[in-house]
Amino acid sequence: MKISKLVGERTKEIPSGVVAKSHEYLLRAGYIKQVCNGVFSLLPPAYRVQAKLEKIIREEMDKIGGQEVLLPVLMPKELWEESGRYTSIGSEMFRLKDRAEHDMVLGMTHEEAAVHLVKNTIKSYDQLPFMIYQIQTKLRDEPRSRAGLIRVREFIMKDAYSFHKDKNDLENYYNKVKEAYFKIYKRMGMKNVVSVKSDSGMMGGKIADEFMLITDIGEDSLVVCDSCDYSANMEVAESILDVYESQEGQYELVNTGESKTIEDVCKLLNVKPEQTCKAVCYYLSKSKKYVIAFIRGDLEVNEIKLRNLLKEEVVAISVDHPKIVAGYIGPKDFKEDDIITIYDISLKGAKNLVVGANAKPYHIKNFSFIRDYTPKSFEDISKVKEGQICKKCGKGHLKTVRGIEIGNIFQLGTKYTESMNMTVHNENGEEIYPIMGCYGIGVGRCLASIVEESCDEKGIIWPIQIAPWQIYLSPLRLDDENVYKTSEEINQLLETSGYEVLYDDRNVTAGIKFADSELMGIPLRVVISPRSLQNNEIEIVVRKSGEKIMCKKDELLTIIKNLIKE
RNA sequence: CGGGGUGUAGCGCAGUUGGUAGCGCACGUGGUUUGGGACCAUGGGGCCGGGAGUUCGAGUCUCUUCACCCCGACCA
Repeated sequence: MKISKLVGERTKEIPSGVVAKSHEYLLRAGYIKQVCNGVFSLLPPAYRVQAKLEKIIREEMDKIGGQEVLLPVLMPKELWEESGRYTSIGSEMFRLKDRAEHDMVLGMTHEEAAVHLVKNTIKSYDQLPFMIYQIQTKLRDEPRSRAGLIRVREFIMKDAYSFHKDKNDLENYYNKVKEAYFKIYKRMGMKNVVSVKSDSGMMGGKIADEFMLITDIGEDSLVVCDSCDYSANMEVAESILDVYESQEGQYELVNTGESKTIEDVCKLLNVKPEQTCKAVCYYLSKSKKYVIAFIRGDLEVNEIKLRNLLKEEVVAISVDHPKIVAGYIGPKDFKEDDIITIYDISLKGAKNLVVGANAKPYHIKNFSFIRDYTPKSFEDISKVKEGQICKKCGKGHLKTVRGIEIGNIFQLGTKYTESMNMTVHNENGEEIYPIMGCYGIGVGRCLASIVEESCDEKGIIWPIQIAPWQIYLSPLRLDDENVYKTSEEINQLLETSGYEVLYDDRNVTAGIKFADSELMGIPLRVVISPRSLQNNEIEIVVRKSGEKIMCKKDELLTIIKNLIKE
């Protein structure tokens, strides 16, 4: 490929409004162009990388028995009504009407379409298990897309759906997919990938893992143990809570004036936040109820845990309920029908707390649960804090890191086969609903994530197996006849030897060529110049290490072959 | 959806109390250069995001609308 004909341009200027390295470099190196918020076109270099990522995914999915299919992007409302998701999913789904005024949706995920495809053709347990997958466009009307290709509204995704006769079979296959995923990311050249336990969100089902690339610009908070292999998304992470033991003191009402926040109260009464109990208020807009979540003062409420506990969306609010005294809320049995109280396990057995007295301007000192009030139950609704003890191994300390979600796997159960009435006969002739798993990888997000992980101050550093071109052929002084002839010859030689070559045929200065090759991240640069040709030599520069190798023309192929092997 | 910010040439930006638009990069042409983003000369390129208003006159002031970016809410 001649660079003079390559569409797209490379630029020195940093585009305005970029926060992620991958966003900056992909724009500057001519890989992507934004069309509107969260929608990008891919230029030839990016498309070449994507094709290679897809090839890796195909090979690994095929190895675990996947069958590639293509499900539609455009689907009728009725298909989504079968599963109930036409109404349960909100404005994140693109909806439109066809010319006959029929309601249609654009695919954001394809469980319905997958079940629709196989439900009448699979009739016996004998045909299970099987897995179908596709690599195709997904459309999601994200509330906020950001950071270039990291979070977008239209993207290519590999999604796979497996069907099983029982739970055991699903679990076996689930682990197989998990292994395949780690292989895929490794082959793509990603290093810092972990799988974490996660919330299953809109997909339904109980068990779910997310694959995360650890990076500071990641959108998810992850909790990892420093001594065992425990890792979980902050959304679902659990820990062992430290308990503050002390002698029970005298219950005492104190006037705290205008001190409402934990911070103010702690200062006034000279106690630590962990010796207090705070109340956080939420509202359930569906069932129109207030929720008061009590939790130890130094901890935060994990709203995902709270949502899963209440089985309804929760919205944090500042209360305006006549029975709730904002700023002075304390543990108490609210008898109102529209108030729900939840007590976090951090309060279980807690003694000598400072709590609100449910009356302005008072708090209570030396409040002890059990002695002074016993809630019906204690639930885990707290966010894990750095330094807490790991629940799995009981000794490691938990730390938090950030990650980009580059894939996920779910044990769906029978949510879709049941709602869409897909049955097969089992060994005993009974009709059963197959158990499903589903498995996703965001291809575009992988591309951006790889850049995020593999770059330096000069630009991208592509792992060679997915680089758009392996070799950047950079003649200096094309007006020199010897340079021109040699370059054409080398280009021929490399291409006929099966290498992908980006040939910089422009008559520009060395600085521009070098900078472009580095910005674009091409793994090897072959420089042909009058200077080196004087000694009959050609220069090879390795992008990653900066290492320079001088060689004779006839050694070139061997050296490149060895470099690529490494 | 809440808070903040920005819209002027392909990109990055300047434009004072209102007086009819500029710089750098990129691009075309001619020349000199040539191993880390060269130089000289010259040329082309603009509905100043859209609409309405104030004014003799609006890139600049007012209102309105749209788009984009950032933080949050949200997110398989």
